[in-house]
Amino acid sequence: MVGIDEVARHAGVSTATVSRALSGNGHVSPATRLKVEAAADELGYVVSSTASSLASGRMKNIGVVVPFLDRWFFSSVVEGAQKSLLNNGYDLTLYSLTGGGAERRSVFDHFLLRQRVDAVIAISLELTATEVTSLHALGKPLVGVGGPIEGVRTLTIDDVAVARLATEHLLSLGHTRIAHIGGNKDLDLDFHLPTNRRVGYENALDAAGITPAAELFMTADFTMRGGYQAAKQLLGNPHDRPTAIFAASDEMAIGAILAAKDLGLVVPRDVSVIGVDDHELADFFGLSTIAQFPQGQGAKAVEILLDQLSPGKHLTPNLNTPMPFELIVRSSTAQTPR
Amino acid sequence: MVGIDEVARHAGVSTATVSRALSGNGHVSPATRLKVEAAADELGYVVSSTASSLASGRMKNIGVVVPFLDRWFFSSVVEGAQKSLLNNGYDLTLYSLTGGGAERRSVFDHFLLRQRVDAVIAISLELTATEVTSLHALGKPLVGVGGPIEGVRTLTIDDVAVARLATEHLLSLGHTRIAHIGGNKDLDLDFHLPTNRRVGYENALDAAGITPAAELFMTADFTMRGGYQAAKQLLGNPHDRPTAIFAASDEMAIGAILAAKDLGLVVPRDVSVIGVDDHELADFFGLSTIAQFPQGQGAKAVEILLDQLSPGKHLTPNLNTPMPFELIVRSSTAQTPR
DNA sequence: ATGAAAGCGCTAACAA
DNA sequence: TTGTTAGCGCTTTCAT
Repeated sequence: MVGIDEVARHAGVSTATVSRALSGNGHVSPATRLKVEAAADELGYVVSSTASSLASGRMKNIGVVVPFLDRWFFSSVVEGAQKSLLNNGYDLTLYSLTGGGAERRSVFDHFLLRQRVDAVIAISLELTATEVTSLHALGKPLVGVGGPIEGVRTLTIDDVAVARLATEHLLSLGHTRIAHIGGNKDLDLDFHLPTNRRVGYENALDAAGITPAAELFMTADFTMRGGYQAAKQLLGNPHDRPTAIFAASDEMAIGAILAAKDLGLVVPRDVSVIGVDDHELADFFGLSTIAQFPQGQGAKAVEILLDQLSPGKHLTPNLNTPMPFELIVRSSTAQTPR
Repeated sequence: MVGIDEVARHAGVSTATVSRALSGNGHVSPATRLKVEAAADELGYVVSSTASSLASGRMKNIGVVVPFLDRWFFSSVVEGAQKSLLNNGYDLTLYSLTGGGAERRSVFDHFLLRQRVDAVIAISLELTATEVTSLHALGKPLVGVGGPIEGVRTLTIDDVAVARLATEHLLSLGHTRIAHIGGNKDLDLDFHLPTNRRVGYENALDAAGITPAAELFMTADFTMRGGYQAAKQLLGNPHDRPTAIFAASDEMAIGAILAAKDLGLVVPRDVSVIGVDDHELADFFGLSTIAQFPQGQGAKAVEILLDQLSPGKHLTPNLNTPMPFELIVRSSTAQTPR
């Protein structure tokens, strides 16, 4: 392993100059900078991140905590964050909490505290006050993605507005019997997302002078199977079945499309379906949806954090940053049959 | 941040003893170990990983490189590795190469070399000789998952055997016109997987005295849409259409099931379908498949690496470790109609 | 079994 | 603009 002093000797300067030239901190004349870079290149020198971190207190590494990794939303956010970090010379250390309680405690009590990360991104995780406090005590910036955390800067789409938009799209097509497949409330990783989306749905109906019917609301677990079962229930009713379904996630919406097919109904002729996410499968199924952009959310989280880490810059600490969303109309929604 | 000397003072011992007691290296009397642990607990002491790494040369961190993250196989392997690492006190630093060439170079030339990881796991990545060499030059153990890499320890299922098993399952049900949807060869991240699976398919047919028909072989891109299109082509043929399809991945197999439905065919009455993976959606679609266990592959990769890192133990360097697979029969395969 | 002390390889005052 | 040098917080010989 070639070290900094070897580069210094090679370039005929001091180690301090090498450090300055390569890191960009401090002033170095263009001429010497070139000399140093050449020497470093030639020797294949790469700074030892441990030594650099120990001396400077900066890790150039940020921790990302997710409840699971094998879900489209989470892995997409992580991917967005990763890309952005790479461009900034940062590493991403991943903590996936699949194991449950014990693992979670070990991550928060131990892993995140050992001076290995400069900041942390928590994805769709409802952090306890203790967890937030211990992170803040270390002076580690923290941002949440996908749900508001008490006293923490977070990025999330406006779930109420998203649901309202989806419902309004259906209303504008003439639908009046619009069902909603929401999430069960005990999905603790999803905050009040299920509730908020239901509220948006009801708001839109109210505004159109329609009273939300209890029998048109079903809950499921955000999976395709859950959506399928709920939709079968909804559409199997021989009388007064809904002409449109708004599902709180694309996976559930796809399940609903499949359920409709199995019941001999044609989408969108007999029933319109809209979801939320713009999941990777949405296009294949022709699903209309409200797109959110998880990769962009990951990238934005990184941007905020790096900004917070750069000295001097102290952003307005507005606690919730709304993220963009967008209606995408495909072939699963159409005018109501007259 | 409370440091090691504070703990030492608190416990009435030297910093060296604290280090030994907490790390498990070197001999410490049970009594003092207890004292030290108590003091550390009380003060909420956590070793500074940077200082520890700098002094010891061990990072307790391993790098995982993936081509993408938002695919079931990759995220599952990562999740398996993560879990296993956490239990061993290791961190996982993730590099996702989505960006292409530039990103890839930056990861291999820079990120992986800065003494931050003890070893690396490459998932479904065909590493160049240069990449392998530079990693080996640093003495960093390397294991590949999901495809053989020249001169590198790898974990993979026996693709030929997997394909043979899937095909034999269909043969045993009486099918003789069995189609295969394979991968296009230019998916460079997939090694010879497409070819190997095709070979296994043909082997099985040959053994049954059936000549593989060229018109029963289609390629696709491992996605649901690709499988759908290929299957429409295969099943749309009014004469002599296949009675069974073996797809090289579950996503393609699910696409095939949907295509069959759209053509008015009933699975498995009119056509049987089998895939490979045991994807999270396989169960919902009732898909028979050859399961591979990506989480287990991730865990196994970690096990090998940690073993390699522990002093003394030098495993047999058998270059390819075959991973388990298993036929799972659901409702998409049945006896051929007589 | 424990302690003293010399680094690990770099960064950041401080000086020049 | 550049060099000198004192740490960063731990681990690990080498003594004892």
